[in-house]
Amino acid sequence: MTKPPTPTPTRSAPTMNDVARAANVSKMTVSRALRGDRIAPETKARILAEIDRLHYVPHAAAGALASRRSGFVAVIVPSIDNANFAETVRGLEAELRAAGLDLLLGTTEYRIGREDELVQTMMRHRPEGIVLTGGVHTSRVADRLARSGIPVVETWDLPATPIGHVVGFSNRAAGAMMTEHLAAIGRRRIAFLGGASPRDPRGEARKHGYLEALVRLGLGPPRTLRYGLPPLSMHHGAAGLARTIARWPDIDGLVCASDPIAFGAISECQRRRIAVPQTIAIGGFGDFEIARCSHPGITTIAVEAAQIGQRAGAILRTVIEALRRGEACPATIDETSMSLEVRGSTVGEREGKDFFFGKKKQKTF
Amino acid sequence: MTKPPTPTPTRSAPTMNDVARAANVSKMTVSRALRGDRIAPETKARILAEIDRLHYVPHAAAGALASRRSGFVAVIVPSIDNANFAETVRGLEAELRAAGLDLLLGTTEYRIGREDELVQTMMRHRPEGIVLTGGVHTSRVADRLARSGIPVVETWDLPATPIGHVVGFSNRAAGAMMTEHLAAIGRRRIAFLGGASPRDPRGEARKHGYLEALVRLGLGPPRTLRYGLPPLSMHHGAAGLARTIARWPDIDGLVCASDPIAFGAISECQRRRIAVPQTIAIGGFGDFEIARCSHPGITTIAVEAAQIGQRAGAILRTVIEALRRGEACPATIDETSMSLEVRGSTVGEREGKDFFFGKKKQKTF
DNA sequence: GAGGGTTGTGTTAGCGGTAACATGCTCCGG
DNA sequence: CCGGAGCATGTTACCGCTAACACAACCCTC
Repeated sequence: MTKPPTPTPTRSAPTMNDVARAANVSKMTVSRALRGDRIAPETKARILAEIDRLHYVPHAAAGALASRRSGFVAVIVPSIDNANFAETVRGLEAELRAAGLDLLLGTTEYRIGREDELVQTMMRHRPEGIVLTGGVHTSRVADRLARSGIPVVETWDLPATPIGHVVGFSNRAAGAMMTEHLAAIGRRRIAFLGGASPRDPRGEARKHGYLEALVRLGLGPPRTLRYGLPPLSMHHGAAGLARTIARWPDIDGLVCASDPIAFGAISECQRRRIAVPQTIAIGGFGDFEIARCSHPGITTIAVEAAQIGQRAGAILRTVIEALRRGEACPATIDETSMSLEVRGSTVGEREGKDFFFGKKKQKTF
Repeated sequence: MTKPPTPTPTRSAPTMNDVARAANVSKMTVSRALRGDRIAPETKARILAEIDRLHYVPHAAAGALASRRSGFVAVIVPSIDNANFAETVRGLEAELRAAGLDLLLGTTEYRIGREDELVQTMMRHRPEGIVLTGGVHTSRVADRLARSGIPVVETWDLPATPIGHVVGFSNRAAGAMMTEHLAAIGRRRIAFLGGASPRDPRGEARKHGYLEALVRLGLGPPRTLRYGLPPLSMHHGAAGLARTIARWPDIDGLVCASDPIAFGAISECQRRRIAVPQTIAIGGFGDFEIARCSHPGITTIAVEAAQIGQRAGAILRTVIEALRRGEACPATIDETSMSLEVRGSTVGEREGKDFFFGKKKQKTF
């Protein structure tokens, strides 16, 4: 007996050929039905019915191979566990899914070198675009990307020498803006917490903004210390405040590299019965939910995290489409806005929600 | 004149064939060099040198097509912007990257039906495994997965009728545990905040645990209200507390479906000069950083978020490898542990860090 | 030194789609 | 009633890689 033509009928997934046979058309027609090419409505209906009946699912890798379009966009963020980046990824995903593009997500965990590995790994999937966080990359990454010719969008910063497109804002300006706010409300001995590691170039940039503002405002020597490795978070804020105070007991203002850090610092103040903002006014960055919901609210710099993602996605859509048609696109620089949100951690006493820790005013309720 | 054999030398990415030619071997030998098959050391060295020189990057889609192994694992979580899930994804990623598997991440944003869409979309990439959050899925999803034969791991819960493997814990037990803790410290009028939407089955399960515990403890009628749509967060906690108090002004305990909710509730208490924990003891869930860093600390149920991911990854590694060898694997149920972390929001007065809001004890420091 | 295993490499035939061109058909104006 | 345009569909030739088998050279062992 000869073996049957189908050795093991292990009912593996149906292919486009199966659908074609069932609908009595050629493979190509099925392909056209799926991708919206011109096709007779009734043929299309018949094909779609068969697809449904057979539970056919197109094989993305095969399509990618044949069409030379992976349908992927690679995104690299320092951490997923950060409301800001999560928002950006969400905005990006929404924009890209609408264009039929899938996200390939990678996190560096703030480790230098990890980005390089990730880029290399992801290149194997031939992404049609890459979204990076920040403007600081190893030269190997820049090389690889340049060689590949893949459109690149850098986000969350305004790099001096961009690789490709940019959607972001000046972290330096953010650090300066908060420092100036504290000065404007009369603070003179302002410290900075965070941004002490090259692993987090954006945090460092905010610190530079603070340093520059100090000079500009004539506020004397900087008060910063090296403490902690990214991701800096609440407990770093608490411990960092303790160290800062130990070193400069007289500070009356504190700029933090992020809201979680600021929250930690404020909590530590509460524990130590230090009045915020009376004794120390504290500002953060990012407008995290905690900045709005904690008590007192945290004065912060709000940035459009979701929009950064959405716009990066929009740029990529345009560029990828142009590239598919063989056209080139000029590099875009899209500066997103940021705004100072003044809350209780720098300006106390706001009607109905004032809060003086450790003191008074047992307002009845 | 005849056209040259290479029409447009647009230096497109080199292929394995280019490497093979350059190293004077066959394509197959290059493939072997890359995947660790037996090969003469010097041949391998020569090939790797050429790969480096030519900047060759393997084409994942082509490999996947030929080998019938995508190298992908699909992960679906409700939201990426949640420290718990982010931790799980991180644990999973670490485990899988080590096995050469790439993550395909999708978020449902707590929308029913989104999971179904995502599964369908992701199936096009023929993932070798799927990690789901929770044990509640539409029948279409279950169908699709069953038909595909892809190994499935459900996480963050203990489904009554699992699809495949399980790594999780009982959210019901978690809700009960916190309720029992509040009862144990003398609370009798305990409310629950959260878990009011079928969009978040795990939150609902915690609420059920609360309800069961109430009955078991003889603590009278439940105090819960429908409020908010997932993801419930800090501001829902604040507003939810307000509503709960309006309805049941005499509560002395509050179980929240998550730490952020609890934090919002506590903040609202502070705003209203309600002493926590004296007047109302408040518990959360998840052991988020804010539970450790806020003031007072939040009593919570700690779960091993990262471990859930890590173990799900380990299971998949095993199962996928077995499957590649043609073996089958029995379904695993891996119950992860959880523990009650008692902090200031339910039990005040802990040496050195006590905090009675609005009252006394200006301990000098 | 013949038989049988190992080792290193090459050959062949796809994997499941799509680009590009080919084909038959209908419809139209002149 | 013919030429040519436009439409719906089919044919062919890959995309870049790997499974499976083929094969030659070498190593044993008896």
